[in-house]
Amino acid sequence: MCWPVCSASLSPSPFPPAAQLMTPDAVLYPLLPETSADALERTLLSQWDAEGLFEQSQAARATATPFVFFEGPPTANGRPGIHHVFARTIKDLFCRHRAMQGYFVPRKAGWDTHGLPVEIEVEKELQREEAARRGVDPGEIAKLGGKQLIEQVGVAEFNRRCRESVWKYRGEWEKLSQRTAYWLDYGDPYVTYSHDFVESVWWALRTLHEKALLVRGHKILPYCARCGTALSSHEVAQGYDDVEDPSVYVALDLLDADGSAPAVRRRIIVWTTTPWTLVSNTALAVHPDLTYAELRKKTGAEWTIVLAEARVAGVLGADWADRWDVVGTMAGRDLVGRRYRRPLDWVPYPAEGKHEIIVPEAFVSAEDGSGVVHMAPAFGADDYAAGQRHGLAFVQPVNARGEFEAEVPEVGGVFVKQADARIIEVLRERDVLWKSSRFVHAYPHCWRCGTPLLYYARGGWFVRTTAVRDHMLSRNAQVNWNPAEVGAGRFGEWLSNNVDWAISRDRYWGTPLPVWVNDEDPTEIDVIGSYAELAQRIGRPLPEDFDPHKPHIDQYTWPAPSGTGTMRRVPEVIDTWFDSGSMPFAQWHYPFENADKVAQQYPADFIAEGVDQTRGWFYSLLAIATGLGDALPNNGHAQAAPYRSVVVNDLVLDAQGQKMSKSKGNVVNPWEVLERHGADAVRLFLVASSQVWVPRRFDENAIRETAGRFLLTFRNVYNGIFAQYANFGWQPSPADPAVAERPALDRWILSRLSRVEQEVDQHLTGYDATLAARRVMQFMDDDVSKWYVRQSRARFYDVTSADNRAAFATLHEVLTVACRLLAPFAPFMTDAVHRALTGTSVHLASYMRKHPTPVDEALETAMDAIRTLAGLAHAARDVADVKVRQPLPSLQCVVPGDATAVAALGGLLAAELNVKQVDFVSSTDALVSLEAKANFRTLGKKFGKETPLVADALPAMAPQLLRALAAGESVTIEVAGAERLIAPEDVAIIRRASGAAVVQEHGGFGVALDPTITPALRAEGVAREVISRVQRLRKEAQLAVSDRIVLAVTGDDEVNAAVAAHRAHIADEVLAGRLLLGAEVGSSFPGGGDDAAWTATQVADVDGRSIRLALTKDGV
RNA sequence: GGGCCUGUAGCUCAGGUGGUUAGAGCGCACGCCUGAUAAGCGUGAGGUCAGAGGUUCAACUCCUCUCAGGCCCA
Repeated sequence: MCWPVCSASLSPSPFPPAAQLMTPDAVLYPLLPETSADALERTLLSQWDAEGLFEQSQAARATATPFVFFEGPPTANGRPGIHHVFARTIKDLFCRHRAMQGYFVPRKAGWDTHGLPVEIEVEKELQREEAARRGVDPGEIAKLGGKQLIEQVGVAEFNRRCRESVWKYRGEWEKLSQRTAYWLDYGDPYVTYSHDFVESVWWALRTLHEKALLVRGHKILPYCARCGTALSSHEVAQGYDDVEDPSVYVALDLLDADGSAPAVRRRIIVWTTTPWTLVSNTALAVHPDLTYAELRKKTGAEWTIVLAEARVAGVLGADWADRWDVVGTMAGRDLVGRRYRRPLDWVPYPAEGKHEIIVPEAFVSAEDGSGVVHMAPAFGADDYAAGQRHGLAFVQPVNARGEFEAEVPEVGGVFVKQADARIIEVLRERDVLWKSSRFVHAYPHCWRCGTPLLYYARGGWFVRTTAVRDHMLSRNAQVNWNPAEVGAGRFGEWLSNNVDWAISRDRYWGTPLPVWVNDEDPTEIDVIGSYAELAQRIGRPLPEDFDPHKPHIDQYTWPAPSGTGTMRRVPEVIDTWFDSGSMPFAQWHYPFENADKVAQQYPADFIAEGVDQTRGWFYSLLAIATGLGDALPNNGHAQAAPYRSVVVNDLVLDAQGQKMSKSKGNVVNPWEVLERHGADAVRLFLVASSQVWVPRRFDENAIRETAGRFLLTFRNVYNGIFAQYANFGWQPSPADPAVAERPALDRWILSRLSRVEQEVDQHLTGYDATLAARRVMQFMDDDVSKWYVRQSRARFYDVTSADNRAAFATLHEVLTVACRLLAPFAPFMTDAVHRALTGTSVHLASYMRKHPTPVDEALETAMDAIRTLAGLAHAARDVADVKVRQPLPSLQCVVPGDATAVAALGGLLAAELNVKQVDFVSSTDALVSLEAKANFRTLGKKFGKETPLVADALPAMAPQLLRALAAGESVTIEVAGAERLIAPEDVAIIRRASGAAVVQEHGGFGVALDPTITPALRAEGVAREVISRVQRLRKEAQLAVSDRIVLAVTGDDEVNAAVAAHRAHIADEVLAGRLLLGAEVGSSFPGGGDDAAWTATQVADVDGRSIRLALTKDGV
């Protein structure tokens, strides 16, 4: 045995350059530095940066088939959080995998730069400044409402600040992306406010207009009074929040046809959750087919009440019959046309339109309320539609800030939602209130500022998505959604209930709506689709400093072609979702440039975002692409959506399963987490802990215990096993035996490797990152670390052993391929190890080998059996209470079925269990007894109801019948007085080991361990014990593994005899050039007088006997 | 109020088409190993598969209802 001196030398960066080819002289397997994951990753990052590794990886595949990825643009004026790390890990890992498969994966970055979030940020800034100027609290200023302040500083200045504000956190986004190895080309991002991007969006809007899909409309829209703008349905969808609202029943007097009060008072019960809209009440609606009941109080009251029969118990209480008599019933249609007196008369009715009348409406239900619905056509989609149908009056006493007009009594100037309390009071004073309570329900709020939304009738511009709904549905049906239910269920349902997309916004910082309207004839409309067209309209070139944003754009006007009036741009900007949904073409300034690029990179093969984007980006992409149709390449209506596959991730919750929010203070700072665990562990944890579309708890302890532990093992296999020993002289060479010539253990792990390689690739191709990650992790942990390395240790240690080359070549292959398989998940550790192994970056490697070792099914099955037997045998040793270091004579094994292939691997068992002999015994053997177990699958088919009877009879079968079944013959047994034919496939034959030995069994496998310890075996056990103690001592003395020693051993006679018998072996194992035993030690032995002569000494206790050991480094 | 998802060991999760004793990792307990060592490995305890009905020879699995949690929509 020899221990060549390790010649490894470390370069300043411990990792070889990405593309360096290994030369024979430079053979070295550098140990990974003993630093934190964070430090290791940062070292790699600067190396990647210096090498331009991302650029290299892109360039290497530039001409390959593209795999198109679209980056959903984040808004850069908020800090990135841990959920962004999650979403970006998913994007990155699939992109990396496809790149390693050989595709060219474009990774153009993008920024969403328009819209309310930006405006609000700047608004707050203005508020602070104004408050400072006036010396008041910023809250005071905020009450003014946003728009006044903006108009005060001027739109030009406001937009200038918005443009600046967008980039506030850009640096942090880029740094976090870089730190987590989310590879994105930030050198040439698309920016939604850029002139080019805006021009492409204009083109899209003009194209939609040409297709009659961009229209002016008037509708009830959700409106944020604070932001002063309407919201689209998908914005509303983001802002539902549970709130407590009033639940108010009023009792309104029914009148006679002439409008006078009837002789006997009759009151109709009406329910509302928005008392403030009662001010604008113009009608009541009933369902014509519903039955309504009229009741009188038993106490002899004069008056009666009317409400839906089905709601009587709900409104009056379950015991209503104790207090009320039903005096009559009527159909809803009988009430239609009746007059009533409205609850509040603060606002006079306009001259036009009917009021205080009962109308029939199909949407009225008896599910809740009273079956009578209060109608305020100015506030509510159903009300508005009913108002149109029945010619109802329109009462709108609320201004754009959501406050009642000043002249309204009692509540003038009050925000409507805040007026509820006062209104309820007045209702009570006027004896109109029937009952009032509060209830919690989900109500939409502005997704940015949190103000409750109001439903207002407003004018605006719409994309008529309802006209292309069917096309959206058929395109969506072709998308590969992960998980499928988001696409088919949630998104599909949303699409089928699609309403027109309200895209205009009464705001400032956004893509201006390129619609010019004649100020004297609103029907004369010109939608501009390019800057050239605008120049042509105004009859001169656009200036150098042209800016398509407000307010500059609004100066461009021209005489109306019709002869009278001037064409002026409408004041609105557009929904910023329209920007992001336009990115497939606008990022390339299509159709003004890059037609070839869009033809090549549209649609996307893959996108990934959070589930909150279902109504956001996923929708805007699809709606715009469907509307544009053939105007985009590869986008006829037979085509798919703008994305072929989507991976949807769910929320990241805190460790307790709570949603992270600033108010709860449980928001995780990604930087701190990355510093503690490293990006590899965080990425791996996020992906592997559960399917990405299930909400996951973010628990730092879990990161350490799962991903962290795994990465440590992975690193140990390389650092602790491979590098440590391969550095003593192994390098890949033709001298390595061919795979077929290697030991079964090597062939087995290579077979496993091929199988895992195939499966992981399939999982990733099918967008199942979780299964893929778990597969490789389990392989590395279970197969490589727990079994292959464990069984091969001696082969690595002993560099002169016969199959040492095979072991190194095999582990080298296993580690190299494992690095590649893991690279998409843990891009740092795998690159460090891959470089160390091969001298090249894993990120330039191919995911799959061209010529993998074929999978050897039989060998894998046999090895499984061996591992099961090893487990049982360890259990047997445990029972026999004999430690593994003590050799034992024999182990007998039983396996189900044919043992030949398993027996061929028996040597592994002998070594693992430290037994001299391993035998496989079969059913013919006296040591084995047989037992039959029912196979219910076949028995059930044959015997139906009698199955349990037959199954119960099987264990009692005669031994000769069992032998016959084992031999493959059918037999007949008698059960419940009838003969039953049992075929071999109806039973599983269990072979049980029997005899004096210690027996362990499980699932048809069994072992019998002979626990006899002969004197020779005991001596050998002692020798092994001595070796173990000496090794430990060497280590404690901090000797290098290759240091030679002088060793002294002494114990009682038996110990001395045992050491003498195994003297050469011991000396060889512990690298003792000289071994002094017993009396040979002389006076220099510890306790003998001269301890200083020895480097290390120890009195070891072995099974109650003391052994004295001393060693010193030789040749010093 | 409607739709969808989830509910399996203390925790995190697996459990084709119904089929023998429901699995794994972590944690815990006990032990092994000691040339991967602030590492490596084994064994064990721990579950009325949310609950109740139903279909079936047989239900974690299929059906119905209930409960709890989450998401989405109104």
